[in-house]
Amino acid sequence: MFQTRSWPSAILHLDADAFFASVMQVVYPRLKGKPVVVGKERGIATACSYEAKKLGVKRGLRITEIKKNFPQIVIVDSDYEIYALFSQKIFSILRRFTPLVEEYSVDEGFADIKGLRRPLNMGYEEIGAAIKNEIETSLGLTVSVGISLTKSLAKLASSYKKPSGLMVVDGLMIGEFLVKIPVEEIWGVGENTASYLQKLGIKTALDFASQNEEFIKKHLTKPFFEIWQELHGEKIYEINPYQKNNFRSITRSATFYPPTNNFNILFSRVLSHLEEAFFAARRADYLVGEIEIFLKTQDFRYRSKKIKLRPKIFYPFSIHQMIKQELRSIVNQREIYRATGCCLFDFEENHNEQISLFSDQKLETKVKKIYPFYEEKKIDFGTALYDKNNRFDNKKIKKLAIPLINL
DNA sequence: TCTGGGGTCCTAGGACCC
DNA sequence: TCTGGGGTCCTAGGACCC
Repeated sequence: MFQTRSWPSAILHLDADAFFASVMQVVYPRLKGKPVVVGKERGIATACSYEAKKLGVKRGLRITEIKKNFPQIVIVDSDYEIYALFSQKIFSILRRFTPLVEEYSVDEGFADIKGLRRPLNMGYEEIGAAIKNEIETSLGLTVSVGISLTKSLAKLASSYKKPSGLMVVDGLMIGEFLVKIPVEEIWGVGENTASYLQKLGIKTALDFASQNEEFIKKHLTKPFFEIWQELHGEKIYEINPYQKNNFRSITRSATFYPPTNNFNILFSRVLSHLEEAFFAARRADYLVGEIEIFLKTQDFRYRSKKIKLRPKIFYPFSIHQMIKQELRSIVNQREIYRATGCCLFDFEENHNEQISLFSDQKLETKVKKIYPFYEEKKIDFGTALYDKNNRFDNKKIKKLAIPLINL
């Protein structure tokens, strides 16, 4: 274990408290001081203000349950554009102190603050307090800050005194700090690993860190050896200061009600997810080389099929029929499904204009003409319009659909 | 917690080759 | 057709995160 008060590395972790709910309280002052739950449009609580948490509401709870049991709670839709705006402001404040900032998620980030004590003429604790104060006074949000030798330690430190906490863990304090942390709270240790470790007699983060290297390597995989080193104050995870605008995969999926095994309904849902996912891919200017379609059964098992696409494609119409066949191969009439989805992989920057989607040049021209309307959700594909009873929803079609065949 | 949606990374084991 | 041993590449699925 690390045994000195010196700082061979210094990492700050910053975590906004109840971010989505707090932003709503800043933007809509009538919500100030009230119990607020965000996530109305999704049907489950995405975030809860501290006032709501006090009443016993947690993330993931169904909105209908919350309405029934807590009529005093204000339930609002999420607004990701506003969250993104506040997120940018938080990170730009952090960047005033150092350019070595990693945007880990919309409400959470890391910064490498080593070497800043002299130029700022402050200790690490003062630096943390300055950043925290700057954000809180200019944005009206509270954040929790942790500072230690590594990302893993800093993250534990920031969550230790939430909300609005500031916690500094230097090398000499690591042991006394980790003894207070249950092993399942370590970043990267999930439910499965936690219960496995508990069977080995490891209950606290200190129990974990106190094992010798052989023990860790014998019982666990590489990621846990890295976590173990991080908890010792040995910096393994670097700060990644590059803006994240590239993806390895893009997923669109949704649960529906009632669950069904009706092929037409499943197919129409898969197709609309396919269109949505490709829309997101085009926004990033990606050609797509592989797709996976999947179904989730009523008892939470997955049925999926991966399909390679050569050449890689930018628009998905040309593969609708193939998707239909592949979906047939995974739908089992004896099973009932509660959700569908699709995931795209194997991307490539779309440098050159795609050659041709269709053997029929005229059809391609027509499709390109109407596609902007589709992207603005003004039109949809006919196949996406089957209703629950396996009939076309005629009203919806009249309102929305331009059947391709009539163009 | 009777279970929402969108991601990342790692590893075991099969396929294939020499 | 059966027999080794060893390497690489790829894929599915698990585990984890917010």
